[in-house]
Amino acid sequence: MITPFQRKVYNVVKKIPHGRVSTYRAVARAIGKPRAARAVGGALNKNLFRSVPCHRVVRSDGLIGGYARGVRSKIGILQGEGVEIIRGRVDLARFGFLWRETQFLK
DNA sequence: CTAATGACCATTA
DNA sequence: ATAATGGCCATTA
Repeated sequence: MITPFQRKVYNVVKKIPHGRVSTYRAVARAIGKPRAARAVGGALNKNLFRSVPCHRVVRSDGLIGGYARGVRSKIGILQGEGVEIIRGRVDLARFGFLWRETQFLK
């Protein structure tokens, strides 16, 4: 079953362009639930739709985060899309889509 | 109903 | 830099 919360999450993630990434935190904000980053991860964990590129969602600090089919796979797909991953981290200032708010001050 | 579970996050040591 | 901690919240048992 697909919950209303999942539907909102998927509708946002669907908009992340090829070769860019967003964050769990940013997606949470985008659906009006700024503190639900963890729940967003839970929703993406159950994603089945191929139209929802959940591999393009990473942690708010740029670390890769998890992936249902293995983090190795997630990394490979992202690199295949041209996203650079340095020491297990992506530079959100370069590849981030819809993420602005907190982390760019660090 | 309550309790446990994470593809998370910020803070602290 | 890493590790532990407490908080967060939708979902599931």
